[in-house]
Amino acid sequence: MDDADTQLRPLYERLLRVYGPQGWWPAQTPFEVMVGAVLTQNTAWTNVEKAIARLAQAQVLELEALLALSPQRLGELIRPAGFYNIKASRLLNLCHWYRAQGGEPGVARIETSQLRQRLLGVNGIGPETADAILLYAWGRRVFVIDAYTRRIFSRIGLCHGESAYESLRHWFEQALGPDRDCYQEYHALIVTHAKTHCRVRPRCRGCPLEQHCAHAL
DNA sequence: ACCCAGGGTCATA
DNA sequence: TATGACCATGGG
Repeated sequence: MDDADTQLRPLYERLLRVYGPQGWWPAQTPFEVMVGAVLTQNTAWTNVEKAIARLAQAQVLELEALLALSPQRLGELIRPAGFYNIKASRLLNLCHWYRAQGGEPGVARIETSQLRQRLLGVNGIGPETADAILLYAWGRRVFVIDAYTRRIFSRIGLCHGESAYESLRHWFEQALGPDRDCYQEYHALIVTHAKTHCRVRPRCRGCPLEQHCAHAL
């Protein structure tokens, strides 16, 4: 494999042609992105949608309203998303931190790598959740790595699935250059593609990336 | 009756 | 630092 970096952009163009622009993140407000990013941890998005709908119904899809809830009450509202006890406290952790930073205008003044470090300091916010929030809620130039990304690109033979999160992230960011819109679309396309053609059980027939994928051989 | 989902933390060796 | 247990619901 000669220069795997040079294939990242062409693969992006191909996914974009096949699936079209995804327009991610699926949310109405930056705050809703933050909530969704926590709720979707190791959880099917369909379940997250139910939980979000219940929060909207209860009119607590907003910082202060959500902070006013007890962990127990928040837990029952987000129950469909699973892991609801731990996620309730993670959401409250994130919200307390966010308010202490001064909310949107507060975080807007913080430089990206600094902001990322502070986010990672919140209990329950790991690298993927932090980067999803940075990229989709606050528009920062950070590439999001998830299980799908590892699966797809290691299956194609462009990376090792067990590579550290940071090294994969830097690899993508360096190969693609500083392109916020591309980061947003690319990760969305990866998720869309994985859901339809790159399941855990490999079946790559009809896959748009078939000619690249080792499982198709 | 399994397996899987847009992770992360904590205890243990 | 590197595994493993744990968190929990809902769809295939």
